[in-house]
Amino acid sequence: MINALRPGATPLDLLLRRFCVPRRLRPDDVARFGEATTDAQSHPAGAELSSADGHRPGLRLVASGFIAEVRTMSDGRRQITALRIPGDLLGDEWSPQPCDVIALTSAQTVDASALATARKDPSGRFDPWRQAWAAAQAEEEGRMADHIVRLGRLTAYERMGHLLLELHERLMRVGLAGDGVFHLPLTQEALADVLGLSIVHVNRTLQQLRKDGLVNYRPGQVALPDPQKLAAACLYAPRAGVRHPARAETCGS
Amino acid sequence: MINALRPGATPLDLLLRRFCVPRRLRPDDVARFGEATTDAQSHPAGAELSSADGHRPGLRLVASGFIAEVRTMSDGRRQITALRIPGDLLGDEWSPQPCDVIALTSAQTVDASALATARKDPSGRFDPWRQAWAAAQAEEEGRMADHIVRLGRLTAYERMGHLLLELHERLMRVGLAGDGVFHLPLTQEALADVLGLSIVHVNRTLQQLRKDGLVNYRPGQVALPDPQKLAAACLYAPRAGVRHPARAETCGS
DNA sequence: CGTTAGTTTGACCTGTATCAAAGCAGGTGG
DNA sequence: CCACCTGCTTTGATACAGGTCAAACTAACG
Repeated sequence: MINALRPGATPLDLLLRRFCVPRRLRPDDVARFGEATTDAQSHPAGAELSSADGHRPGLRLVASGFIAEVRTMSDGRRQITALRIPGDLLGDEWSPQPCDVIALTSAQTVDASALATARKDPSGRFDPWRQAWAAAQAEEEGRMADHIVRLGRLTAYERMGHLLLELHERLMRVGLAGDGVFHLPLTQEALADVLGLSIVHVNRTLQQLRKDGLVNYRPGQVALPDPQKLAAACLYAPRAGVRHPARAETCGS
Repeated sequence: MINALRPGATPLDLLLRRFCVPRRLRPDDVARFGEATTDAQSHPAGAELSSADGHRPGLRLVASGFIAEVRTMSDGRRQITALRIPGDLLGDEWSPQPCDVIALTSAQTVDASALATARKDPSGRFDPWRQAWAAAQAEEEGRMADHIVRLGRLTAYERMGHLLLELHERLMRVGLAGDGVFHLPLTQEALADVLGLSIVHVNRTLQQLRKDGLVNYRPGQVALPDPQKLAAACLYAPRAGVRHPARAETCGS
């Protein structure tokens, strides 16, 4: 079970891995974050963490699970505008656009308001963190642009490969993916809502990718036998500035 | 000529209108911006202001014309990820994702690095401006999410109406649109690259909208006879926090 | 076991792309 | 002043990617 959060992977671990740019953060740089961990919360799959014009919790860190920022329209069409994975931040300070936030799988979050405070600290003590935040925001905006390109100009086939490569890259960084393999506990409906496709077509696209030997998908688990080749086929450009941890630990059951 | 920049509309005017949230800025709030206007630059239509991995100028303010942030892929497909209109900012500090920036029409920009500096000023003297910047960033992110929804879940017909409504709203704010009428000097190819459609289909979509009495398009000029009805047809939600100037001055030829 | 949520398959339809060519300016040079 | 570009828009004919509908299959779960 590659993707299960190892017992040892504390929120602080996640944070340091996730925000390792521009240079490695040290624990001190993140505002005695450990203490806030008391406010951990669990969310069952499907739970709404906050809604566009209702409840708006402060800054939180995803500790486990997949979470989506989603826009739903009057006639039921839905579009997921962003996927949040462990190590990502959630809340108005991080992504201020109006949308619903829902857990796609059962998930856990912990309070991270200390990080928002630290960022505003005038003393310069948290400059490394401020820098890391800014770099992460820049990356975020780049990923949104990627998403726009995906939806606007890529075929279904390319979109799917492109998304899987992005997720692999991001999961890799926080130690939740092995070499070309990762746990993807999303329904095909969720994938459809990310990619702007119908469920049926998502299914067929995955089969096509498998036939071409580029993606080995089965519900819950993805393998990318040849990421290079897939990237070429999907016009995927890995994001500069994303450094993978020296070694993604293998994980005990 | 509704959209021509009136002689009286200085960059400072634009700026105050554009960043009027959360409350009206006063000229002092924007860092003696007027002085920087010496570094005005003109860009012919089609000019590249900066490229993804090459030349990266500092923060600049669009004084006139339409400018696009665009991603081009190896096989020639292009996607415009953002449109910049007068009053908008340009450059790494504002939108840090890697992309080319090109002028869609002849355009003018002026240096605005003073604004980036002011934002970082620790003295609290520029807090109103800092606030305005943050609000504008939030709006920007919301617009990107809108764009994602447009491309992912709206039909060509809806996309077009949605985009025109957004542009109307934004142009209105900086005094470049009258009641439902504005100058739109974009080729249908540019529209196609924004909306993720083919040129031909853009053309047909515009005709359909005209037949339905929702949009009156002719090259260079757009009229929206019934914005309410159009918004309903395209699932457009006007953005909260965008206040139009008390009165968009009529403009002497 | 039956129920339920998710995946898979098949048949068919439609929105949008593609290709090709014809209008329609506005600008240049003879 | 006309003839000719050249860039943009418009139209028609045709092809295909992806959507929709409906039903069968699978597996987890009480």
